[in-house]
Amino acid sequence: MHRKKAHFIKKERSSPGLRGRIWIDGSEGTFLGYGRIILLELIREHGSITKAAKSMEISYRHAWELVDSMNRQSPKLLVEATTGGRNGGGARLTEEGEKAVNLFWKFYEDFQDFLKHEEKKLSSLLHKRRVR
Amino acid sequence: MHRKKAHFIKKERSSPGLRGRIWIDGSEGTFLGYGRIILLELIREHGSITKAAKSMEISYRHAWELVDSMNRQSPKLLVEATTGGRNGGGARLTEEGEKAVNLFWKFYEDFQDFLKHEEKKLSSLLHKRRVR
DNA sequence: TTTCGATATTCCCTTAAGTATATTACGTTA
DNA sequence: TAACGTAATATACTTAAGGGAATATCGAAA
Repeated sequence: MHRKKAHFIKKERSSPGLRGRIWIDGSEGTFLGYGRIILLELIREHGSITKAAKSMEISYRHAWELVDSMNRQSPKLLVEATTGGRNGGGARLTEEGEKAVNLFWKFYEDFQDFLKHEEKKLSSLLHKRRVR
Repeated sequence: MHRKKAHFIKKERSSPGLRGRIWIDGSEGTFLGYGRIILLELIREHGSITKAAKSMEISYRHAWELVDSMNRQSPKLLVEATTGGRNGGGARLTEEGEKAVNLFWKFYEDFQDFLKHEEKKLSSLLHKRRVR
């Protein structure tokens, strides 16, 4: 699935309609959400938290905190990071990480369908601009 | 529907599971969301933005901004406010406001059902605490 | 015409989330 | 053992959302 820079969706300011977000809560609050999943995918793609963060245009600190949060809340690590070595280290997505990504996208697609479907019940309240 | 203090839901921190929010976007961004609907209901109940704000424990300023935002984005006013008079004035929910409330709760209930249903696909990733 | 309570509006403050930056730790390779 | 690039961690800065308080405005009723 081609999703380059798809995480900017959240900033594409709102044409009228039904919108929403879903996420998976864990023991400490948010476990998996849209941005976290994008981050996991970018870590898989780049093999590095640093590069993933840059390509997402978030700070390394923030990216690292997200990864740490996910790892802490998962029975098995989703991201394995190594420090030092050949190119200073790196990070890779584990099998469990792959599972997490796939599971979330499943939920996500179902949810998009749900929104599309429900949105048909709308229309009455929107439309027609009132001048004041 | 008895929903006293139901707006605290957002603060009830997260037992593991699938979670989400929905809202309706208008021309300027968010038009109707959970908190805004609660606010509308409390305005209907109290006949005043001030009292509604207090009972929701948000500032009058914030409440007023929300009401103004909703009114600006709706073809017809959702809240009619009068200033001055016997008791200083007040605010009431219009027919269109009622419609908005009802419509949102319809979406909301469908969404809760959706979440409950989808959550059954979960379980694999959660469970079992890993000590580190 | 004075009083009263709520709306309407402005200004300043606090707080939290995230950014920016710097430093240390690390381990392979040259 | 020096160099390199990344992880890991700490500290200070920035910014936006909302809170709190102050003030003006309004209109019915006493």
